[in-house]
Amino acid sequence: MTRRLTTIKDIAKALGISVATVSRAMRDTYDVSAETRKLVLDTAARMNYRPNFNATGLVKSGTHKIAVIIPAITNYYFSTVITGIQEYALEQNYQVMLYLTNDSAYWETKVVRELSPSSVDGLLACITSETTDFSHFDELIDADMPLVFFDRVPDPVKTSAVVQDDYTGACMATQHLIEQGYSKIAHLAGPPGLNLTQQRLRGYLDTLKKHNLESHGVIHSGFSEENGREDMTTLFGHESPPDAVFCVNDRKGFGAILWLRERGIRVGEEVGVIGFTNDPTSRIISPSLSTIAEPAYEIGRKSCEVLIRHIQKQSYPAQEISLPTELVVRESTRRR
Amino acid sequence: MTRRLTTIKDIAKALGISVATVSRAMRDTYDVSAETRKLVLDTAARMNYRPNFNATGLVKSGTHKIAVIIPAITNYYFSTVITGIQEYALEQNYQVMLYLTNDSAYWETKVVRELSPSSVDGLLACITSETTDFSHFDELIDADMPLVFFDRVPDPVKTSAVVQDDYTGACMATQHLIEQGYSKIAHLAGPPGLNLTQQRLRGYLDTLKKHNLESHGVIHSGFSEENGREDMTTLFGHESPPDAVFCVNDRKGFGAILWLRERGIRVGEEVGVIGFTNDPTSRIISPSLSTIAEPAYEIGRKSCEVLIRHIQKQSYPAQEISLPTELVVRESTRRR
DNA sequence: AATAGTAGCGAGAACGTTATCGAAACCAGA
DNA sequence: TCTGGTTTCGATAACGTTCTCGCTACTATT
Repeated sequence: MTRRLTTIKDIAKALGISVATVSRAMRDTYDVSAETRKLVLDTAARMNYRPNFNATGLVKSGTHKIAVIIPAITNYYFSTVITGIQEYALEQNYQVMLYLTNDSAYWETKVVRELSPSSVDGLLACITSETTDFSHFDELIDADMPLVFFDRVPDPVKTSAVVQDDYTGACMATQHLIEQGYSKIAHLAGPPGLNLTQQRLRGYLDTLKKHNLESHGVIHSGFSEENGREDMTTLFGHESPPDAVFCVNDRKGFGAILWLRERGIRVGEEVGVIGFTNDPTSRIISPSLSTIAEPAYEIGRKSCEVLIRHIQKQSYPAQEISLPTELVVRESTRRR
Repeated sequence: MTRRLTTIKDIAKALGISVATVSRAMRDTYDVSAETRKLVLDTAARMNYRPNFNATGLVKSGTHKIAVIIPAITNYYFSTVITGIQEYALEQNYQVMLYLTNDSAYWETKVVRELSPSSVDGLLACITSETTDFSHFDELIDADMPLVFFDRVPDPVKTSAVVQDDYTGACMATQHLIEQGYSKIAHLAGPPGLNLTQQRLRGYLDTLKKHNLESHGVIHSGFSEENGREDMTTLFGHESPPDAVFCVNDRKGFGAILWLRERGIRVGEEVGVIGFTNDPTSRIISPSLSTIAEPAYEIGRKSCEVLIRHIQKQSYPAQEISLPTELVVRESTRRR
């Protein structure tokens, strides 16, 4: 069974030269004549040679691998980020290892702790909504492992981070609702611990204050459609229900729209709804969902770019990058 | 900069014992006393030791890595399959490397050809809709690389494969349309080269024949919502338009529903639409989309299970596994 | 008391590659 | 002919781990 692969030795033996020469011929041309180089490359191709990355990784410290740690991939935002990461990594000849934490702090620490620094050159991470203790990441940072956070970042971030401009996005969303004539605005917020939850909440509150409006309720919960529905029931259980809701993401927005529709409340005309993400489903749902578009793909590419720069330059200063968002107006905030 | 990691040697030196003993203590308990074993494990933890997988992979042929090659992940089905793969792999202590082909045959061959057999133990692949030449996979099979296909499989499949029961699913969908009273049924099919396209087409045609009905049109195109819309325009351009469409997947079904809605044609009552996948959006769109639910998560888990079995048992017979689908009735096929 | 058996450990090779050092071969200039 | 400088290549030691063999010391058996 033991599939024997052709090694550099086999090529050397076949050509009657030393392994050192073969090794040199395989990469740079210096210190090796053009003809032997060509000879080596030809026979390597003929013998179907593939480099053994375990061996190269052993001698030169540096596998061309990066790890991506992410809560899930079964939603538009995360899967698009991964696509961006993957494409940039492949362009730069890096390979990506995928780790899903299932949004569980337990799994996250387990995965990060078991991650062998010898098997990856760097790490791209998006923390869970439960994570409050960052010691498992700190250990890696202390060991000089290049690490870049994206989307969900620890609050005092010790390394580079790439995020969308959550604050301004929230401002735009709230501003839009106000301009459409809504005045009793509530916010379906995300898990309280997350930085992006705080930023979007702050943008919402600041914009309200700017217009001398009061918040009509803020509810923290998860990111799912079901969470959106639940939040709506509690929100509309009060004496003075809102006339618009700004949702921390589109999935909660879907829940809000469906909840309203099921109760015969006209979305847009009676109650406005705006989300955050620009999930493709926001065009499909009816009424279609206004939202703040996030540059998910670019966030993936950019964070990967920053990570690779960290890996290649030994002391590249940590930076926080914030990518702009965009308001997308659809039916769910149209008044009449 | 060079982050020095603690090795097995450091532990040996610290304890005044040989590296061999440390190595043994680290994994099996045989041939090493309980006390030295405990001593080694403790100091290993204290010195923050992480195994170097390059070294282990070099000596024992076998990295604990599997590669997953997939056209994309930005849709429900694929991202869910990956989740299943990932979870099973992690349970079995395997790590997954992700490669996206962007549904391009060029990238697929490039990725597969550059895949070093020494860096992965096995391969999980879902071919692109363009792939007609399988020589790059054959090379791996010839080199005894464990390989399992899922969802989209080559037609004469030379290794194991895990798919949903496309044929029976298509039969169920068509049968359901007929039972609902539709008789002029068309099929928005997938790319012609794909096995699953053929299976679903065959299930559709066989069921029609069983009921002595004629096909009201079959159009092959891609999997996108936009493809669905395009197919509808050509289909409804003919003199005798269908009164129901069976779509090869949900995304095309969304396109069909939206296309009909925009033209004021009542979905369900006038024209029935059924999809395939059970994408979460099929519940959200209105009218909601009837569909054939695919066991995406289970397909991921199962294919990973089969692959790991291939890796571990040297000669595990290749097998084709077909997982059952399920009819989900919603509004788009309700005749009032 | 002699022998056999076993538990526990160490020395050294091996895995495939790269890096370092030096040696041979060749050439130019004196 | 000798010296010095290239160019091209080979031997060999690493990298961190596992594996094979063998050795010691202790226990059990007779």
